[in-house]
Amino acid sequence: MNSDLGTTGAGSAAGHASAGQGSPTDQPPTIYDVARVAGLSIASVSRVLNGQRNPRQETRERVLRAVAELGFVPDSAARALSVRLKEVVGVVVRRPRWTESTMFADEDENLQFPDMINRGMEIVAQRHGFDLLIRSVDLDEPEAGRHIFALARKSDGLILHDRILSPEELDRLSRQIPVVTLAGEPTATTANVHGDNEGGMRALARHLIFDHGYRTLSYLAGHDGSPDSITRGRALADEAAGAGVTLLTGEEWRGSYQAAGGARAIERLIAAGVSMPRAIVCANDQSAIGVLHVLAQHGIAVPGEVAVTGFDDMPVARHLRPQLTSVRQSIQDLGATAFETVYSMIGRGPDADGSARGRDIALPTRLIRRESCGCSPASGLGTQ
Amino acid sequence: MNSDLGTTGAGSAAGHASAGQGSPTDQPPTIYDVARVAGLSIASVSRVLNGQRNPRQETRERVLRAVAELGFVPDSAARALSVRLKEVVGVVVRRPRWTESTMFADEDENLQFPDMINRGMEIVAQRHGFDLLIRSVDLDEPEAGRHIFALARKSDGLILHDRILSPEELDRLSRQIPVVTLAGEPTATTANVHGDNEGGMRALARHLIFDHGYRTLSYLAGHDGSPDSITRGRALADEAAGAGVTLLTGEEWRGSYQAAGGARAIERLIAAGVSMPRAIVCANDQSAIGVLHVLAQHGIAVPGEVAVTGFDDMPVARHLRPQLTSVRQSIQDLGATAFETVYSMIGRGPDADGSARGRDIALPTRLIRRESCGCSPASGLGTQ
DNA sequence: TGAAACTCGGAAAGCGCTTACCAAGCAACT
DNA sequence: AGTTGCTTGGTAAGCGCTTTCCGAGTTTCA
Repeated sequence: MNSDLGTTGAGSAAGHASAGQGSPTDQPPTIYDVARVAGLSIASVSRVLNGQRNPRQETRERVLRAVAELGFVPDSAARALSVRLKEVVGVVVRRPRWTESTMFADEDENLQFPDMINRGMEIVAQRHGFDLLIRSVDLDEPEAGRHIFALARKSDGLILHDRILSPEELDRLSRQIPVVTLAGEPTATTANVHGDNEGGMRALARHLIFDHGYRTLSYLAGHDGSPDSITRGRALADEAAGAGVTLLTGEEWRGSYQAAGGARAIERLIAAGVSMPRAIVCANDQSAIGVLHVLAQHGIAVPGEVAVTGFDDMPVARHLRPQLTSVRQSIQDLGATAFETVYSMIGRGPDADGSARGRDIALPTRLIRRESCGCSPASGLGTQ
Repeated sequence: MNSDLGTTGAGSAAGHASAGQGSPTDQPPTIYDVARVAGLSIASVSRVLNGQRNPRQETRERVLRAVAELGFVPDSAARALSVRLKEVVGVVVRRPRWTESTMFADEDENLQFPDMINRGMEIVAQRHGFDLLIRSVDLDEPEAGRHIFALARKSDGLILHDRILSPEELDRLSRQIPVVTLAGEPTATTANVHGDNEGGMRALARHLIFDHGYRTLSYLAGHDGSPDSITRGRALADEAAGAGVTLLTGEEWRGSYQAAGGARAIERLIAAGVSMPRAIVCANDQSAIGVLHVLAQHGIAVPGEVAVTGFDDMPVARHLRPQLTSVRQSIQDLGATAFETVYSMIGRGPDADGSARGRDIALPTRLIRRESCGCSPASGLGTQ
């Protein structure tokens, strides 16, 4: 078909492309349609649209008029193929196991944190004309690696929320395409963005130990092997040791970053007759929510008998009773910075000088004192 | 360059593509690399990979071996251009105005609902090998329409969370590409997916009126012109009228679907000396959170003096004090269904018979009684 | 008035894939 | 052995863009 015209490109079958109501489905107009309407070649159209070699005024106007009339928008696949830029960044989130959420929500509440980070990315991405291609992967899934490589081929860069790939896979991936990790550690070919866990946790620990005078603490960890959780735990342990304060820790104090995980851990400890420390420091706010619940169920007063703290300062933290003391990270900034970082690595060629590869970027954190640590109820709501 | 070979396609400069550690940055291997390694033509490679015309056993093996060795994954842009399928669905979320969140979170908490819907989409999308391209748009932005059309050209279909486009734009868009709306109304060329607002609200209203015997209610609406909010309000009004119960409504009872909006509205009413109805029915859970806060601040007992209800039954609803009575929609199902719907419209050609165009799909809702309506505290936590 | 220096559109190659279409190889038939 | 019919791999066109390269037209200056 359509061998009627000798040109290379297609003749774009959408004859009636002009705005109005044609058939129930119109093909989107192509650059050929625009060229035809404007009475010019597709090269001229492209040049006007991409601001190359500034074309004559009249040419420009004819093109612009035709574009407006047809509502032409270039097809991204064709453009991507040609300029080797998709204007898309892939984002990989770790999907929690469904089995986890039994006593808490059926619909999981555990993705708030990554979602907020993504929001931060998205906003700055837009300023650069980029979009985010989001994919969640199940850790157990054997094909996880392949999925991520597939995503990589749909994107110009990748942001990984969690440690999912093996070091070898990560290495191979990151030399094909810019990769930024969140809450991991940078490698020679990747950059990493994270909140200042250490500083935040130290501030929190000192507050509990010196301002409140608590002498027994515990650390309710996040899921296994999470670098964030480890760093936080280490900082806490260090402060505790320095002050000669007892810190309970270990397998029975392991949560999952989720409310259910925190609840389960405390439930077991209580059932086992373990007496609670004066303060429970949770690896994140979600865990603290679970802890708060179980404590309330057992009639244990917070912060009267046991103080509880979170980490992240999610919006929900101030809506709890008691309001949750936490360490704030600017979650959106985390995302924004992660995006800016991949972005800077993108056109920037392979191993160009300005590259962010191998860099570890820390964002500031801040202690937010509320009621659950034993501070007096702050004035009003939402106080920081 | 590389005019050395007479073939049409490129010679793919990535000479050293083989796995190991080459330069710090390798070009991802192309199908030409695979063909070379396998000693076959790119056509054969493609056929093996796409299961066409089942090739000979030996050919298949050689290709597969080469693919594995190189870690080849086809470039999506090239593939998309060729098969006219990007395997991407665009999702448009309405970004709330920043100015809104003053007394509540700086980091907005208002996106939980759309984020959970997106999660639902994402999971089923993956089963079809699709990814979601997510973009939030600011309602005030004059260019909003253009942004959406641009997104459309990066996708095979679109899911719109909110009414953002003018009817004309929506019409033009939806005849170029499959469009599904959430919480809107279907048009001749789009499908719509929504929760059964009417049924849910009627159940809630009857519970408040007949089970609890409340005789004055109010409806704290969502943002202006939201079809969901309107439908819910109408159902409530209808039930109230039928039972001869007073329903307060109107401009001063308008919220914004956000905690801050609900709080502000109630704050103003109290300041104006308006006495509260026996029960405040909020358009969604977020609004109810704001209402709960302001009521608590003013020492008004919930549900003792005033009952409060939400809608959506977000996970956070059961973590409030008192636990929030709400109407549950399976949020993830909303997303999953929306995706399945666009998906069914995608390759399905223009106006093919099986098309979902014009259809309005309603998902069931269920009343969840907790404390805030005046029911006795349910057993334990997380009870439904 | 003729040559040199520019300006500006068009033709065409190429981005990495898929997929007709073709031709070679081979088995099986008359 | 000569043809038919099938299988299978290669050739090349084409997807919708961008961009290099050319050549025709216009200006500038001797």
